[in-house]
Formats: sequence, structure tokens, C-alpha cells
Amino acid sequence: MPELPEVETIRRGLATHISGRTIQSVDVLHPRPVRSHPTGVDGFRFELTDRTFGAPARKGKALWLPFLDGDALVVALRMSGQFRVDQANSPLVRHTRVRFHLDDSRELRYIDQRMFGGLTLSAQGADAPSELSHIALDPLDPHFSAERATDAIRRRRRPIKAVLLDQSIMSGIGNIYADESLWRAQLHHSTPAASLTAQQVMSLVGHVTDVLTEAVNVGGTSFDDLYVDVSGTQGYFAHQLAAYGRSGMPCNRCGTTLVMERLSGRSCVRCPECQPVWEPNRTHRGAQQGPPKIGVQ
DNA sequence: CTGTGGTCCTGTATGC
DNA sequence: TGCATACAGGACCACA
Repeated sequence: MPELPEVETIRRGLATHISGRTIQSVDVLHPRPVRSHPTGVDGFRFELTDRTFGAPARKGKALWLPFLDGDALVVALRMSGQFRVDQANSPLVRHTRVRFHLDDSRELRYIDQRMFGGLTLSAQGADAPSELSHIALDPLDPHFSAERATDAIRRRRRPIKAVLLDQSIMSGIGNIYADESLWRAQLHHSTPAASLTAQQVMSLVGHVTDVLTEAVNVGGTSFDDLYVDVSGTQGYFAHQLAAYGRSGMPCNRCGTTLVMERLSGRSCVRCPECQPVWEPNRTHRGAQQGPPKIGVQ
């Protein structure tokens, strides 16, 4: 569920609350989120105890919590994972799965309704966990290059939305911000990425960066309690969504009724007027001409 | 390299 | 009210 803005909001919350804190003990309330740990639930509890958190980090939607000893806890929140930092004796919210008892009479709690997510101990992963090496830079990373991302996107012939959702090309985007970015760029989700001009893709990458930045600034998008920050507070970007969740409502640009469609199982909301179906050989070059030349000088 | 569909889970909304 | 079905912010896998 959480996309980059939500994960970044969580990361910032954790940075202020758990950096420098030592884990005194661990309770695993459900084994599923710890399924990747080779020595099981008991091994996980034992190996996490007595470690001290450094500064939480993020790459796209992936989060990791470095320990001062050089290892890290890699977190995949997937659809419904979240963290809370609460007083040790405060009531547990529903679906609390793992509790880390800290040395300041508070607890870091991992909550996950659907449990698609999980926690993985990464050996020597404090700086750059190998588990995340396949994930590309996200648009808010200081080393991100819009030009390189544009080249990588235009090398694919798949539908542009599928490319946006592919975390190995450019990371951080999920279904919400993909629809928002495509609406801003006035592109249809099925348009083959390779059929777009460099200018169009540069513009799209710019819109992606803008949307993610604006969403981070208001704490992400909350529709319900499935996404809240580490204090339980909702984000406010839902009020600014132009496409996602607005099918049947008027387009903010032209007033046409937005429609919902599907692309390989994911819902897509678009404006039929502003984001028309892509036709080969209409305005831009066809995908059959092959990928653009890239990386030349 | 593509696209599709199933899978991991739980909960909610909708329709009959 | 009960029951069945579809769908949900993600990502991985097998398969064609």
C-alpha cells in the first residue's frame, strides 16, 4: 500500500523516534512477517535483541533500519505494513505482528493486516542492503538522473504504466502516483513507453517527481487506517488526487467524466478526453521502429 | 523480452 | 440477515 511518500513519512517518523534506541526484547505475535528469517521466530528474537538502531533509510518503497553494528533490518511494507512507536503499555492496535521493546519505555510495533510484507535481517546491510540491489533509484534520491531514467523508460515497449510500476527502472511509484502522474502528463496508461518522445518522457518524469514531492510534503495519502504515520496520524494528499479513486467524477482539467479501466489486474483511472487511447503512427513514432538510441555521448 | 494470471493474506463493500 | 463475490495502496513466480 505505501508508496514512496508514505514510506518516506514513516522513515522520518522513525528517524526521530528510534535512532539511537536499543532493542531490549522482541515479541513475535505472528510468524508470517518474519518468514524469511532462516532460524525462525526464536532465532529472529534472539538475533535482534541488544542491537542499537542507527538512522532509518529508504530506497523507493523499501525501508531499512540500520544497526550500529553494520547489519540492518530490511522492511517490505507491501500492501498493508505499517510502524507505530508507542508507550510500552499502551493498547495494541489490531493486526500488530511484532513488538520491539526499546530502552526508553517505548515500543516499535510492526502492524500488517494482510502480511504480504515482512522483516528481513540483512547482514552488513546498514549502508546498502544487498536485498535491495535490484531496486532502481527513486526520483527523490540525490543521485537520481531524470535523463538516465528517461532513457531507461524509452527502452521498453511495455505500456507506460507497467514501466512506471516496475521498481527496477525507476522506484517509488505505485498505483496511486502512477495514475496521478499519467493524468498530469496527459498520457494513456497503455501507451508503449518506446513510442513516447524523449520530451514526453522527460515531462512525465518531472510530473512523477512533482507528485511524489507534493505528497511527501503533506504526509502521504491516507484513505483509512491502512496508512498512517508512526504516531497514527493520517496523510493529506488524498484531498489533492486528480485521478486515483475519482472514476465517475469530473476531470479537474476539462470536466469530462473520468473512467476506470484495468491494466494487467490493476485499476487505472483516466480522463477519456485528456488521456486518449494511443494510436500507432499518429502523433509520435511507432514502437515498431525500435528503442531510441541511448547513451550516445 | 512480453503479457497474463495465480499467489501470498485479511477486511470491506456490494449485490442477490 | 446471510452468503457469495469482487476488490484493495505490492511484488514475485510460473507459464505461454
